[in-house]
Amino acid sequence: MRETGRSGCPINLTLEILGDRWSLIVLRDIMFGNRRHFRELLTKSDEGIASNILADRLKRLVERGLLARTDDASHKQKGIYSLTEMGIALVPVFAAMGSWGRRFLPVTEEMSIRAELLEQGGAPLWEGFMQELRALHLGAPAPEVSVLAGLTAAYREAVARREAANAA
Amino acid sequence: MRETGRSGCPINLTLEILGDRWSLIVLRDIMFGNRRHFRELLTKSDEGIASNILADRLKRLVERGLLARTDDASHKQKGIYSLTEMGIALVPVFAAMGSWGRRFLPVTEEMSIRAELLEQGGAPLWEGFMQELRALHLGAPAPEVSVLAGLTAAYREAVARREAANAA
DNA sequence: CAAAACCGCTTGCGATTTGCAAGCAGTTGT
DNA sequence: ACAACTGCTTGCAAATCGCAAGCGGTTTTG
Repeated sequence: MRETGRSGCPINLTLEILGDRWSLIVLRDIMFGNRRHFRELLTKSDEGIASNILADRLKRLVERGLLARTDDASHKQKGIYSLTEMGIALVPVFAAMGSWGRRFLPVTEEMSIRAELLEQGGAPLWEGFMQELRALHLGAPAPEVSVLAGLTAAYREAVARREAANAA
Repeated sequence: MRETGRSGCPINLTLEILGDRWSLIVLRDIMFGNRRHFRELLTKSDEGIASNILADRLKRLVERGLLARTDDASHKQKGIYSLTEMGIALVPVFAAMGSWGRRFLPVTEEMSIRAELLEQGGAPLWEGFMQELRALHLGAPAPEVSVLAGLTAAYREAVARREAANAA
């Protein structure tokens, strides 16, 4: 029945896939930062992931079904990493973790503005975001309003505000 | 500003505390299994945590503020581990992870019945559960209905059903 | 009241994982 | 032609994990 797992508990099985320091970071960057290539994920990571670990996590996430890798037609070496429905369905998990982190941990304002919007928007916003991710990653029809654009704009505004304040 | 952390992102900071294979398992057993002593957590763990890892995780979770440790008046060696508000506030995270795991991973019925009820009940049920946890762990006044009793009863029924089916 | 069971937790140790730096073969832009 | 860039690998030291055994002390049992 169970191959190598520890138990059939949903929390445990989720941890066996996502319970490490990097997997959710990679998924976060793909989901919220729309980073689709290896180098993008490697160099634009705020946390500075190492290349061997990134390679390993991408491979694992593809094997486990959260990501899909396709070739980039415009560049023979590039691969494109896309979220699957399984990956897209993590939006509520990110929202819950973001809310919790924002409340209890020393987050910076610019890094938590998206979590704040996700929390305020609630389930309807998450659903819109997931629809948009299906458009971006799975070729589904695009929704009318872009949640991601709103999140990204708010983030950039927060960065600009901080830089203006630092310059003053 | 930031001492040893990697970034001020709420997701990252959450992962720096909970991003391993065991921390959430321990919290889950305390929260849903009402296990309050070291030995209870050690021997009743479905996943079979090792004693040194359990000791380390308990220490870390106390240091980070998710658990509190008090002496057991009835037994000079026993400590009692209690959830803090920070730990109790993880209920929505567990609910989101449980829903996701239940949908995409090979969970067993008896181990996922609680996740199913938590999903069906939604935010109002989570709030009731958190109130109950505040009563159990923080000495707050107990709510009228016990969510935990409902979850536990459903779990036991599922176990009994499986055992009856196996015996047949 | 002595033996047995139980208490939280530690120690030793081999296996695995992590994190860092360097590098590689192939592709692309200049 | 050449430099820059592509995804990804390798070597290696350090940290962590997972298992088994055990420790001093407390409580229960016969």
